[in-house]
Amino acid sequence: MTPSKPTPDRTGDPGTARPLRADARRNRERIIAEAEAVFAEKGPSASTEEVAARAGVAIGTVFKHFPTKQALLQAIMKGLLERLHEELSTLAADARPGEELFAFVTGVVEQAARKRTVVTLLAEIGVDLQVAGSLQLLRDGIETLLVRSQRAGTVREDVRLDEVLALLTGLCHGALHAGWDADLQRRTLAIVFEGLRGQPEGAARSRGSIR
Amino acid sequence: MTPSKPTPDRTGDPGTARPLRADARRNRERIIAEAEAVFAEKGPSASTEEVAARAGVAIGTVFKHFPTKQALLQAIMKGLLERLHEELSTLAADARPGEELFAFVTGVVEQAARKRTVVTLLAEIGVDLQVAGSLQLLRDGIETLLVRSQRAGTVREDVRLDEVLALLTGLCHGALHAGWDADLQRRTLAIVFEGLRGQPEGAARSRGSIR
Amino acid sequence: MTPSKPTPDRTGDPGTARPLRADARRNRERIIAEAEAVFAEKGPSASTEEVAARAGVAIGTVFKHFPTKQALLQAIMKGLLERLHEELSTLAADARPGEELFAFVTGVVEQAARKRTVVTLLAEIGVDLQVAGSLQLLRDGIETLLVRSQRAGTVREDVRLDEVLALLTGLCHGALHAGWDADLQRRTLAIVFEGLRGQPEGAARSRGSIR
Amino acid sequence: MTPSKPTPDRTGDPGTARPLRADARRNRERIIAEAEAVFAEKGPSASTEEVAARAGVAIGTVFKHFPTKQALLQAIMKGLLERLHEELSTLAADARPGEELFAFVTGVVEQAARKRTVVTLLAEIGVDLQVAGSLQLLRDGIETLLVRSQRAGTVREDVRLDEVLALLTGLCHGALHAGWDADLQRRTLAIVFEGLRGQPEGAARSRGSIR
DNA sequence: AATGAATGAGAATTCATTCAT
DNA sequence: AATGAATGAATTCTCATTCAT
Repeated sequence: MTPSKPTPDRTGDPGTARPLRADARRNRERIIAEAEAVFAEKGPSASTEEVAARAGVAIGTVFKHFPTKQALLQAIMKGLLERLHEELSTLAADARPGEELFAFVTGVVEQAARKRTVVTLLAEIGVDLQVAGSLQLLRDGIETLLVRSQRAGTVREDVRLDEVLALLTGLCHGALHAGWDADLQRRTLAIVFEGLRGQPEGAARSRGSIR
Repeated sequence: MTPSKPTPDRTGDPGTARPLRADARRNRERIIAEAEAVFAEKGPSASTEEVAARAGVAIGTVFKHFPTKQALLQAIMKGLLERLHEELSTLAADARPGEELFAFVTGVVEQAARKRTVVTLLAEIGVDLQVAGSLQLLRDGIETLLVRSQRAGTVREDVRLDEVLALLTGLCHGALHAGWDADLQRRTLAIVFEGLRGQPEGAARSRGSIR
Repeated sequence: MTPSKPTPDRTGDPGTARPLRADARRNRERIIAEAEAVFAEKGPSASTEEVAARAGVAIGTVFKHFPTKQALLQAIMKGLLERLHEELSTLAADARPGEELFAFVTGVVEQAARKRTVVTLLAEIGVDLQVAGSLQLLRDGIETLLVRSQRAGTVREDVRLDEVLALLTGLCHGALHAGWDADLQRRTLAIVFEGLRGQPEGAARSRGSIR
Repeated sequence: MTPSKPTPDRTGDPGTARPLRADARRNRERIIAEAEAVFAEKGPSASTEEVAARAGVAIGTVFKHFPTKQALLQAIMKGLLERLHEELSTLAADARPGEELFAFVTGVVEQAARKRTVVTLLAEIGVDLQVAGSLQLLRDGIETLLVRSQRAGTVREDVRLDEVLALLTGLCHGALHAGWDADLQRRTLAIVFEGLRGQPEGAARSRGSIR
């Protein structure tokens, strides 16, 4: 009858509601941080209880902030997406012309080798998930890098965004699950970059060796 | 306690013990087959109970053959490895000279897009797991393909087995989790193969476009 | 421990303590009102949290006024009892002579078909509960109606208060849980009233049909 | 893929599947029996854990037999319905002509005073629930009694099944929740029966008092 | 060997209640 | 007085594993 407060949504997204009290925000962040760590280590089947314990809060607190395990997982993703997107902006400015895409991919794969979640995330690009908004941002960002690199002649013209995302996803999964070390990472990426690069006929070709 | 009962090994590997009765072997195979299907569909967290049901046996029977869920999972892997290895031998004989590695990778990735387990398996290559024996066989087989392709000048000299495995793993994970369709698979592999191929300066280079 | 803090009674009854501040009283009433609605809809297992939300106050406020869910439930009952009692007085004055009891029962059952709480309440009449005081008032009121109806010859002499209460309770439960529609309600009550009425030998008897 | 065994239904109804092993059936019955007792005492919000404890089995066993708490509740109901229906048949044969309906109602209300579940059940008559089948049987049985009593002239012609069920439901709720003692039960039923009986003009009418 | 019933340790989630702000 | 964050016990349900039949 009295609709006063709408049933709380099941996403755990504070959205634009009211700003959380300082202590609540601290806890929320603590929980996300630890959750990220826990799920990174043990995969998404790790128990919410453990997240709570590591964050130093009671189980109820976790569920107050994220009414569902799914919601917690999604919150983590959203955070990740945002961080990736920031990184994207920085790169667009800083990287050597034409090398932006490579720099970005390298960076992401490096992280993936440590964080299980990055991988799970990447797998969702191209798919849906309720995180749609930030997801599109990321796609857009990557596309910018791609186009820029192609303009600089560093990446073949016929490469499309889809393939780049596919490669990124695959490489991250690999880096994570197979635990590539820094060297293997570098060598593997080199091969892929070579494939993306296309052949400037002359110079680059004569290196003869993958560094 | 009962000294006459030999401690069952926890691997579920019948090894060289006594040859299973005919019906027992039939059951064992049926279980593995269905387990493969179930885990492929629902991931490794699918329930053993379901495997039993689909195989048409009682849960006890599954645990008789594989004293642990882990053991069942490992048995599946071993089977996979063996099949991959066979495929390898065939390819070594059948593929166009120099294209063996590509053919193999293509084949495996194709399967991965369907079968969750292939991927999980590949992630373990280079890592340990008790399946070491067959694993080495697979590595060896892939190495053969690699060398052969390099001799034919189709794959760059400086590419090493490790990178090939890394790429294979990554590509499979990607194909599986991101659900690549046939076209995306082809385009993505094309890029990677281009990277592996290196540029024999002339001919191959002039294609200009990824098909 | 802190000797200055008087042990709060667990009834939530402000009693004769200090008169609540105006806004506090407003809140108290708002809470009771919404609680009634919520429990009516979802039964007594509805969450206190929801009551708070609908009343537009924080959960703490609810527990400030009613230190226990039980206390809240009891407060609702007390309110109900009081309202019923008022209705009783009105009826005593307004109804056609001899029909007061029937009018009252009809009214209560009608409400019950909608409000879960009325029922729960009625079930407690004759039983205990800390609401004893108002409860007695209600019994008294109903007794007055009964006696009056008996004097008018509309209700048999040998019917006692206990049976009336029993019937009332039963009918309300029925009306509520089985969701009687208006027609079924009328027909069912007609039978019961017939039973209460007894047969003044002549006149009334000849109707032959329940309306 | 292999449909071998259909996903187990969520009703916990062994149906016509395979006959349970002797020990399993023993447990199943034990569980239902104790569940009936527990829910009778504490209402349907009593914990499944307690049922398990009282039945002397592990919690998993309860859920194996009844995959849902709902399923357990329904199984209890079905049992009750069957018992009621048997009772119905007996009565049809044994009761004094014309008194069958009264005898049945009396019997059911008597039980209700003890068993919470009977009440909950009755509330469902006329409503749905998946127990439809047995439910219809019960309705039919009661209708038979009604008709028979009407033929004997003991129950008014214009009384319909709906009202009988409504009264039965209401009386049971009352008997249960208000804890009527034997005497109150008798007196209350007497009033209702009087209402159902209608007035044989002469004899019965002159009793003047409800016994 | 096979069966399938029983076990019981989790896991996710809810909710009355407390208490610092 | 009010707020609303935190607590943690309790509840339903799942599943790997054991063991009597």
